[in-house]
Amino acid sequence: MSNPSSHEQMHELANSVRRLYNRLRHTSDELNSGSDVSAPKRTLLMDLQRYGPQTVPALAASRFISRQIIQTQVNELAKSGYVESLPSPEHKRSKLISLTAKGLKFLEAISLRERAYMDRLGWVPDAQELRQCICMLDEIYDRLDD
Amino acid sequence: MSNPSSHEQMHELANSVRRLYNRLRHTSDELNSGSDVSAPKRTLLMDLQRYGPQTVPALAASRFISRQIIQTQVNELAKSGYVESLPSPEHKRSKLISLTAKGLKFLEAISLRERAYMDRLGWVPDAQELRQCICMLDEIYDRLDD
DNA sequence: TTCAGGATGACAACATTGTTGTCAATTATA
DNA sequence: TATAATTGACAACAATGTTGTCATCCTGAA
Repeated sequence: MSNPSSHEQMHELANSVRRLYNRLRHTSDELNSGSDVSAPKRTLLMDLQRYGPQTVPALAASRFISRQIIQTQVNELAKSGYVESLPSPEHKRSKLISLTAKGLKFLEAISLRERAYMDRLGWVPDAQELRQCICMLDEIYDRLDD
Repeated sequence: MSNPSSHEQMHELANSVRRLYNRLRHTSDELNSGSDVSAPKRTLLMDLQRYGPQTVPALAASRFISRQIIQTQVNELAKSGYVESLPSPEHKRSKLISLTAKGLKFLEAISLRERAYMDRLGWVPDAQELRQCICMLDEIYDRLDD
C-alpha cells in the first residue's frame, strides 16, 4: 500500500462495503418485517448456523463489541426459544449457545423469503466473479487481523 | 437466482460483507479513537466529501434510516464546525450541507492515519481483482434497488 | 495442592443511534 | 389558488452499545 492509487482504491472498497451493508440490512429488514427478531439477533442466529455452537464471549469477539450486549440478546433469544445453552461437562460457566429446532426453522423461513426475493429480481451474478469477490473480501478481513 | 448454489453464494457474500463491515468499523474506531467524532458522523463527513454537498433527507435516504437522526448528527457536526449549511436562494428550508475547511482537514488527518496503517500492514491487494470486487459490490447494490 | 489471576454470567448506569409522531413553515403541483 | 408533499425542529421512546462492579468458576504456575 505504498502508492496513492491503491490506498484510494482501498478507501473506495470500504465505501462500497459500507454502502452495500446498509442496503442489505434494509432489504433484510423489509423481508423480515413480520418477525419479532431484530437484525442483530438474526445475525446471531445465522452465525450459530454457519459456524456452529459458540460461547457468548466468542460471538461478541467476532463482532468486536462487548460481551454484555451479546449476553442480553442471547438471553432474550433463549427466552423466545430460538437458542439454548448446552452445558459442557467440563465448563460449568462457559456454555455453548446453540440453535434450537425453532431457531433453525426460523432461519429456514428467512432463507425461503430471501430466495423468493432474488427470484423476483431475476438477476444472477456471474458465479466465478462472485466467488472471487467473496475471496477478496475474506482475504482483506484476514489481513486486517491483528 | 434459480438454482440453490447461486442463492447460497449470495448468502455467503452477504456474510462476508457484514463480517468485513464490522472489522472495518472496528479498525476505523481504533485509528480514530482520539477524535470526538463517532463512526456514523465520520461516514457523514466522508459522504459529503465523496458525493458533494447534500440535503439532510438525501443523506438519510442513502442510509435507509429516518431523516431525524441525520438532522441531529448534522446539527452536532455544525456546532463543532465540521459542516455548514449553504442556503440556496431558491429554497429557504432545504439547505445543502457542506464540509467546512475544518471538516476537510479532519478527513485528511483520517486519511493519513489510514494510509500509515496500511503501510504498516505491508500488503497490497491485486489492483485488478480489487477493482472487479468493487465493481461486483456496486452492481449488487444497484440491482437490489427497488 | 494451593492460590493468584483470568474468564464468565448477571446486573446497573449511561451514551449513542435509531424509530415514530407532531407541528409549523416552505415548496411543489394540480 | 388550493391542496399535497417536503423540510426542520422537537418530543417520547426503543434498541444497541459502552463501562463498571460483583460473585462464581476455571486455569495455570509456584
